[in-house]
Amino acid sequence: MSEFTMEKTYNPQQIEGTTYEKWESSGAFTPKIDRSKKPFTIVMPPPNVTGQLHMGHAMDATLQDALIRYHRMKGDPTLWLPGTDHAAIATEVKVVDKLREQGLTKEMLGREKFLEHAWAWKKEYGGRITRQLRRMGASCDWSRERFTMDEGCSKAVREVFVRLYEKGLIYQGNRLVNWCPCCNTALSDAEVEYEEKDGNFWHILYPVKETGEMLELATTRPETMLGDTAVAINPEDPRYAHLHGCHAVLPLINKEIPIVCDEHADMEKGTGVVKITPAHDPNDYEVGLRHDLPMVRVFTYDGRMTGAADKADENDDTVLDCGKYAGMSTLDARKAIVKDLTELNLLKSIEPLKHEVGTCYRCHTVIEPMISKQWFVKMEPLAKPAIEAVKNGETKFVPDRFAKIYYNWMENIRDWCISRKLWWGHRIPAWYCPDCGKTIVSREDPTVCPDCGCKELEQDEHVLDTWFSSALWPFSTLGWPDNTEDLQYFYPTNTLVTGYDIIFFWVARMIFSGIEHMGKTPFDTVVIHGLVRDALGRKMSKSLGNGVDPLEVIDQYGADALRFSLVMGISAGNDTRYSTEKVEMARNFANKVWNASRFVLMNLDGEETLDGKELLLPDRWILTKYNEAVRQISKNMEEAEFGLAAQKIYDFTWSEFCDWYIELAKGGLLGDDMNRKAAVRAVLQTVLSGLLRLLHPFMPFLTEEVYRNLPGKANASCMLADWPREIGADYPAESARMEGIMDMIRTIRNLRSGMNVQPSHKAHLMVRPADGWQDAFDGTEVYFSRLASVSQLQLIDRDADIAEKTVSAVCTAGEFFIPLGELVDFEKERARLNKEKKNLENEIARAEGKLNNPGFVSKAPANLVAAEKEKLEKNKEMLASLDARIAELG
RNA sequence: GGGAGCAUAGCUCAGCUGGGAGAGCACUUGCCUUACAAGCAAGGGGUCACAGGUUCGAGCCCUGUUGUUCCCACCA
Repeated sequence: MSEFTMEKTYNPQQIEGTTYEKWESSGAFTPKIDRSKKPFTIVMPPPNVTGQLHMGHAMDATLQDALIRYHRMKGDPTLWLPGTDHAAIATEVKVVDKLREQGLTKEMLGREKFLEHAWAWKKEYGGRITRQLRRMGASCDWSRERFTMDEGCSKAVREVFVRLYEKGLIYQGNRLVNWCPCCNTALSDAEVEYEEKDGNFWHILYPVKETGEMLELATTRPETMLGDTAVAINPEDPRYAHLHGCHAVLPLINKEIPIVCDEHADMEKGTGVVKITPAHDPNDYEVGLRHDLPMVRVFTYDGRMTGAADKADENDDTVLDCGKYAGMSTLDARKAIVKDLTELNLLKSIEPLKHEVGTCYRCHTVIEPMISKQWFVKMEPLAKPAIEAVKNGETKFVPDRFAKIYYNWMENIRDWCISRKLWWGHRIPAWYCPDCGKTIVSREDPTVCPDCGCKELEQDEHVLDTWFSSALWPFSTLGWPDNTEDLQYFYPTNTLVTGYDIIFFWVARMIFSGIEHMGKTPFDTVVIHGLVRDALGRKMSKSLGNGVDPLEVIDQYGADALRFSLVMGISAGNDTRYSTEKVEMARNFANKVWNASRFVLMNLDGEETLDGKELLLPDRWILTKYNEAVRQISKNMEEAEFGLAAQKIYDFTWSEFCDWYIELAKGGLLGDDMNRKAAVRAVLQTVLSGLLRLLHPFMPFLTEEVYRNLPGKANASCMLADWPREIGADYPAESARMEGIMDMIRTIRNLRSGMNVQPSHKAHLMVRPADGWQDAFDGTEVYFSRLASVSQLQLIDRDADIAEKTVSAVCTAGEFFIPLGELVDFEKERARLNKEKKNLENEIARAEGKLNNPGFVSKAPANLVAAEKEKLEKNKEMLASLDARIAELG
């Protein structure tokens, strides 16, 4: 017996911390670059340094770590590259909030001082995140940890910006952009979220100068009317043919604006007349371009009506002095304008409606489209090869339906607005010469204007969209633009694991960036998982207060339990719900594994292998089941079917190894036959070792702890052990035999339970084996004894008389009789047997129906037809036995 | 307006290329059986949303319907 002792209950807290430290300090997370082997690489989606990790991160990390551990065990040089993202706008908002609590504003501090605060924030939260990942058991290579604003990533950002600028793919332009008046910055299209809001159609009347008639038009944003520079009608619209070339008079400011003919005006909608505000509406902007209309801005960038002070100079006609409305918030201006229109009798009606309104993805303030000078990436040339890469399979989405979403976005993509009016981020490497107005974009900070020699160059105030740097993550983290050994060896990476919510923001942009700058798509597989929701199916969020802190769960249940609960039963791309019940299920499973291990270890006496051992039915059965588990779980891991892999290891461990094999093994372990004992020990040890390794990707801490306590493994690590392979060949015939015996055991238990026979009441078992099953019962008495409370197993002949009162049943392996004397209620027994008979008859009818169907016999696979025939014969045989038994009972 | 997902046991969800419906939790009954009560054994519980179709055979494939969630889209 081993001297090894284990607590009766698994206690994760005791081992998780030290285990992780051991792993990390051993250097095993850092791959050895071996050019003869193909590496397996994952770059971690860098969590934002805005705060701490939530359940979504926990699942993301679990899936990646499972894949990484699987590949590491397979012997691949495995790199999981961790890091964090500066999250420009999101972090800046947080820092500003924090400063506000101290009574400070950005402006009070100035750029330099503000950035010091932001870096302090990054240090605190970045550190917290990496600690959390360690608690999760994430086996990433911390020696390669990166941050999107570290020196290397910043160099990559600069290089990309300059390259794209030089290729003409980055340009600066005065264009209509999505503007968040609260964050006071431009946003990309992807950063706008549409929300349904209650609003109104205000039907307004505009007088026509030439005819004096009133044109009715509708708007959801009356405050934009001051910026109208035209009214559009459809050129084909007969109702307004007479107005071609005429003008409308803009109420309130009595400004004359042209009536233009444009397809944008839909004759079917409303009155067919549309007001055109090119500076504040995307459609109107297009109309404005087509008709060369003035673009007059009426909102300030912080969401107020413009006034004289907002003009660059007196002659600036791109900004309107809104007069009495100047300085009002847009909302106040709306009220005032509606009121004024009403008084002028120019407001015909108000029609309530619900409509989708664009809001900022960070602060959910309503977006105002604004004309603004910003930097853009020209997308079409970049999108084309990125679409191609997915179409031709260089990068594959799992599940593949997400490829469709990707195409849809990429094929309709518009230029990407990359400048943000923020301080926290990569400052745009563009300088302006105040003297000659030249724009200089360069890899090195310029000091002199190359055109005029001016030395007072001013750098662009904007920073880049945070996704600009994350787009480069798969290669910037490996050393690009330098041609490092890492870059050569690990790029392109293999699998990207992320949620479907950032396919546009991130995945798509990494793909086109990788192709553009590295010439190769950054990963071969994109595994998309769903979101973790709360127990009621709601998104976890701060405002709902329904978020669950992964660390608290780990403290209470252990990291393995949390990990397993997030993986078991999930399916690719679908959302999952977090619930305490699931964590408890996983915790219970961990405890089960712990105790099974405890049992095995208590019964081992040194290392024992299968070599030369005589294997009996249960041994051959469990080894066959084990092989099946190895095959299936390996396949599931290859195909990123983590939910199925977890389910299989759970079922194999619990229902097959614990519930059956360990129980079957006890007889041998406690018996006197030393050979048998050695064989059982060998099987127990072999299978336990294998299942620990199969489970390791999901429950790394527990498996590591148990594994190193296996005989001969004192200095071994489960994390570095070989991924299991099948052991020898399967034993299908012996497995079928074993399952016949198991079926009989179950049937006996069932009978006893139905009659409320106490387990302590041992009973005599008489078995009349079915044809060909005589040998199957050799040496099985101990199993019946332990698992079915049988005192003695007696094989009887077909014609033997059963004198006593017995209960009986017919199984595949044969018919059995248990004398239970006065415990037997013959009425009940007869009823039960008749019910059995009915079932068998139904079975027979079903099989006959199938076999009498010529279509089935001729078209179904031969093995299925044969199996069906065999079942039919077996059932007929069993029915005959049953009939005889019923006749005996009279 | 376009697209996608989901609809299976009381609840939460699995179900691989179509070949007799599964798990966890909950429920009922009996067990401290020398690994585990975070456990063991037994049990009840499903017209696989609905209607058609393909097929020898459909939870699975096709068409449509309903409900639900999500994504995309410039509806004034």
